[in-house]
Amino acid sequence: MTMSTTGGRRRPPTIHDVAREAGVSRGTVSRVLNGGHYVSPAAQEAVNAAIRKTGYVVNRHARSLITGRSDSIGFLLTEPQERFFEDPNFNVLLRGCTQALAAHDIPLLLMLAGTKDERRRITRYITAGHVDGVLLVSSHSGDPVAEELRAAGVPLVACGKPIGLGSKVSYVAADDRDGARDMVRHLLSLGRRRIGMVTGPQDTPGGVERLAGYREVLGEAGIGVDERLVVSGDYSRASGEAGAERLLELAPDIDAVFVASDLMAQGVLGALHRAGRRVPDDVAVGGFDDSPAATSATPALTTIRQPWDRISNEMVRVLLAQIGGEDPAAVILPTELVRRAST
Amino acid sequence: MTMSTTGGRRRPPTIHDVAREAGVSRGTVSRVLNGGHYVSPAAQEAVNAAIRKTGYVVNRHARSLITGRSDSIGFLLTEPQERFFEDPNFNVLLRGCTQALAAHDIPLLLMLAGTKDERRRITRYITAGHVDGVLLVSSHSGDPVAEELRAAGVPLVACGKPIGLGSKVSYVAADDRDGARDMVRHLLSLGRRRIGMVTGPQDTPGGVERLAGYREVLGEAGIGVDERLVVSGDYSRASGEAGAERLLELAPDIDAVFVASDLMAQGVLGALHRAGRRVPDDVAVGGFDDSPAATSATPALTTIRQPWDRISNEMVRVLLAQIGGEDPAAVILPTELVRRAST
DNA sequence: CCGGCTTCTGTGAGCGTTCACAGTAGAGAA
DNA sequence: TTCTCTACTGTGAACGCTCACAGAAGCCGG
Repeated sequence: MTMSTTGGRRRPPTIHDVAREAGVSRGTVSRVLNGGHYVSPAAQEAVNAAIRKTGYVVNRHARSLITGRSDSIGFLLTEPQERFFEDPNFNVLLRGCTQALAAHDIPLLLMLAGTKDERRRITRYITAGHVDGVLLVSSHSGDPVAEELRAAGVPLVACGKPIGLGSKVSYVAADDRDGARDMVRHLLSLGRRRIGMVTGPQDTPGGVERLAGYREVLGEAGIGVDERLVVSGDYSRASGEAGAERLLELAPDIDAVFVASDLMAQGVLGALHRAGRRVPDDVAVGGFDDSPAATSATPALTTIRQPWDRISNEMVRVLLAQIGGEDPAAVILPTELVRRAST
Repeated sequence: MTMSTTGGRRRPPTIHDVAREAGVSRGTVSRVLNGGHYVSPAAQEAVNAAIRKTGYVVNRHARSLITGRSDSIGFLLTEPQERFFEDPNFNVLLRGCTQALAAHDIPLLLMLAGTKDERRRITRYITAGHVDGVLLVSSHSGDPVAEELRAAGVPLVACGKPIGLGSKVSYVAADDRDGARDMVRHLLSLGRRRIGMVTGPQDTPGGVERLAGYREVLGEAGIGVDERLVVSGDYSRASGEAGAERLLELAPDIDAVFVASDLMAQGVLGALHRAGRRVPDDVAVGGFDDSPAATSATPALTTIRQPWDRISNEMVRVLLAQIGGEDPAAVILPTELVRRAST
């Protein structure tokens, strides 16, 4: 099997070729390429025809060299990669960002900062100006990479409210607190009064906010929070199982559980089932995320849907605006209660 | 909140600054940067010190402009994105490729060719030389994007044997056929003789190979294939459920089912449960993929594990070799039987 | 002492683009 | 007419790097 791998590749046409073909100068072609201001319709047309004929595609390296922009952006995931890569919502986010950027003809560079080495390399890469901005997924508090990027003045948009970064960094987040409030109100409206909670990790904004919403609503309802009804989890299925077991032990009279993630809620359902509690008759269960786990659970989970498609679109919009010189912005998007069989 | 977003960004040092700092010429710095041949130890040391001192990072755009290489590679997903993004193995693959490339200091560009527009744009982008090579995930047969890239001479490595692309494209795949053979042999060794199969889609290499392995082993064992025992699925949970129902209808006496994916196997387990068949006592069930679904199923699934981490590493290795001028290569990696409670 | 080899170094050119500037033509105002 | 303004176009310079080449220095064999 002898096949030259570089065989088919010719040197692509340059702006010069297009200019010659169209009978104009490089400058005019460049102007057509970048918005077409101050170009006569005739020249415009000739250039476009020449571009089509030659199959010209702009050389982004040459452009970047002079403009200083790279016209590409980084999608940066720091810290616990496993948690995210297993999270279906992360996939929706990654996909949404890629497509939103593609609409602007901007490529997305995937950057995973797992090891220390990777973190250093990626920080260098970004601060050297090889991307124009960064979409950041880092639920963790006090992320050193993020802090360094912020200090270097790199346009940055986080997914979820960053805990450690001061207020000067843009972020887009679902309204976790309000979603939690909706769910707890829903459980109250069903007549439940002994509502337990399995929380998410308290070093993540989502974990904090969901718990806060739970507390708020119970406070407002005049019921108050029984601290024995609050057990902590880490978003994993196993921690949901353990949480439910503790809950049943500490407070056997619970009639509802608000679980901070669907995956944990699956574990809760399992534990309740083994304990002989019927869902939702004895205990109603509410999740969070509307992940595939929610529909495949038995019974199907009532949950809170986060608008991940909108989140990714907003992240890209805010980042591009910021690269364009606008101020950092915070965007909070509403969630939606999805009622299924578990409540 | 008035904060200049570009405030902190200074013009980064150039090769010229490093040269001046080190008291040598640009050429010498460049030589140090690219392997350091024909450079005196003294100069070598002076340049490295200057690089550290100035914090110099090479400008990849300027380099690419002259070398013609982009030093970046594309990770291209064509066709049905939903199927893949929900597939945990896809995530492992994406992550593995990103990290393997990072070790070579090569960024990965994520490219999703969903719509016709995206396909055209991406094809242009790639053939214009903006990436040096492409890691391709496209189980579909006769992929037009892949065909175009191949024709344009773009270095290409597919994940899984591409069906429509002739033999001249590199690929890395798990040994689907051998994995299927292992599973069926395992079921035979348990004394099962009426072994049904729920296949994967027959326009994907995996689907074809797994069915072939099933047929081979039953043939070799002198049992032969009862065509009523073979029903087709599309890797979805629902199709597994439907497949099991048909199987029970056509051949109530089955004592085992080989299911071409874990997700489908979950559906099969559900259907068997509803039909009152005990697993594995009445019917043994074998899956494929070793996805999270396998462990969370009840009973936990015996399945075939594909070496996704090795696959991603090999894809990158083969692609870089091909970019370096080597011939296309095919790599087949062994699978592993993971025995759990369902057999 | 010369010529040739090896090892090392500096220099100019050029990659393909954008940008600033100079310049042209035509229209309208004085 | 002449001057100014607008709309448009072409030209060199620059972006930061690599590459080819020329040349210097040291060493060896003749």
